[in-house]
Amino acid sequence: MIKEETHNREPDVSVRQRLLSSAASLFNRKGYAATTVREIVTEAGVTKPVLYYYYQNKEGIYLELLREPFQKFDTLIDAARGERGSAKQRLLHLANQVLVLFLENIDVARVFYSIYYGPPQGAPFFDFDTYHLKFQDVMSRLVNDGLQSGEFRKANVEDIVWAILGIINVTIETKLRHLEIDLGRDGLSRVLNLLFQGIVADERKGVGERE
Amino acid sequence: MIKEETHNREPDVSVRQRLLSSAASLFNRKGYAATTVREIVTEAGVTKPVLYYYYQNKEGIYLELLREPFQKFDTLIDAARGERGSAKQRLLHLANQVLVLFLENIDVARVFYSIYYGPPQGAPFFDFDTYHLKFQDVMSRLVNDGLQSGEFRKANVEDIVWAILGIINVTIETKLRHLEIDLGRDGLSRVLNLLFQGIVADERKGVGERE
DNA sequence: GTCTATAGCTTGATAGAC
DNA sequence: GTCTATCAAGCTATAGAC
Repeated sequence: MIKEETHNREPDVSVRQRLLSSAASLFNRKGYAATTVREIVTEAGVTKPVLYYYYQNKEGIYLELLREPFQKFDTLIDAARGERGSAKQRLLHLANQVLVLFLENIDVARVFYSIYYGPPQGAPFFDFDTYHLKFQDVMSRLVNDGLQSGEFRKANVEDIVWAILGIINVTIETKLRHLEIDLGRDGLSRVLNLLFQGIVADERKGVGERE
Repeated sequence: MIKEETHNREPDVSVRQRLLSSAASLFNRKGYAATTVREIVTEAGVTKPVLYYYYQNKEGIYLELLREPFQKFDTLIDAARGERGSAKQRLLHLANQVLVLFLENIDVARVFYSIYYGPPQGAPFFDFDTYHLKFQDVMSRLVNDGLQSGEFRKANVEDIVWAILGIINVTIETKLRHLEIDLGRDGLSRVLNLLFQGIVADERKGVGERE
């Protein structure tokens, strides 16, 4: 073998793990359908039967890949209900945590995006909707708290949730695009504060900063 | 032939057009990589050489598919600069037009989404970024007008653009998901107005409606 | 312009040895 | 657990007839 290649061959990392991270990288770069089993095993530095030994098939490795990040997402959502502070603080904190989780798993996030908002690509079913709806539900509760306490002005709960969700999503999307421009954690907070404070100058008070 | 199939066989529509709409439908349902040339021609009710006659190959039909909607997007952006009215009105109008364009081309929109924010799927390069940046640029100008005239309170122009973009995107995303819930044109306007007015109750004025 | 037929390749998956 | 060897099925693309 002249060409040992740069591939995934550290002996201390388990073969299982190598397969998983190679698959993650390839699904992230090429998409589920366009990635072949051959590419995954070559990049992991193993042969094909090894993949079929550890995972049932390409679908199996895909599902295993999504499992952990979405488990963490679920935990994070559950934890959000127990937080203390103002509704605004709690919403900012939750949004920030979700952003961090996505950024830490940006390759899985890209695959999720392309399949959830795009065509299924022949990938097996994964119940993204349940997580998404649960996330919206928790945000609705937080928003409702803010409305009950008078912290927020009277408005449609769901509309507020959509606005926050849109801002979280656009922050993630700046990272998914292959450009240098991205908002990051600070950007997310800034834009969310913009939403909380509003954009229109209020004639009943001077133009400028409020806080 | 027992089974004539439900396929695309209206004789009055040109073969070219049939191929294009079959491809649109399949890319939309399965994604670029997972769709085969065979499926496209079968659904269009023609044979394979016909596709290679009208379009160079699968890549050619894909590029042709994107051309028209993005041409329209471009036209729409250019037109936005000439509009009259307040900055807020012009932004609402532009956002609404963009949403309508996406909804009218929802199948192309889904393919765009999955490739722009997701992995390239083996699809040929299409310069989505240029359109996206041009859209952001026009919005920045409109926001700037609002800041100059004192219509908007002092804030970062780009942040305002991101907030608006996030709300437009989330509206489109509600349509892309395979759930019944979606915001629609009215929802988009409502949520954008929320952004303009802000969410937090201002202690310096009574809680409640402003307009 | 549209067909039938097929070349030439890549795919996911496994049998069987060690 | 991991290998070599292999397979059937499916793929894009085209040649050549009409």
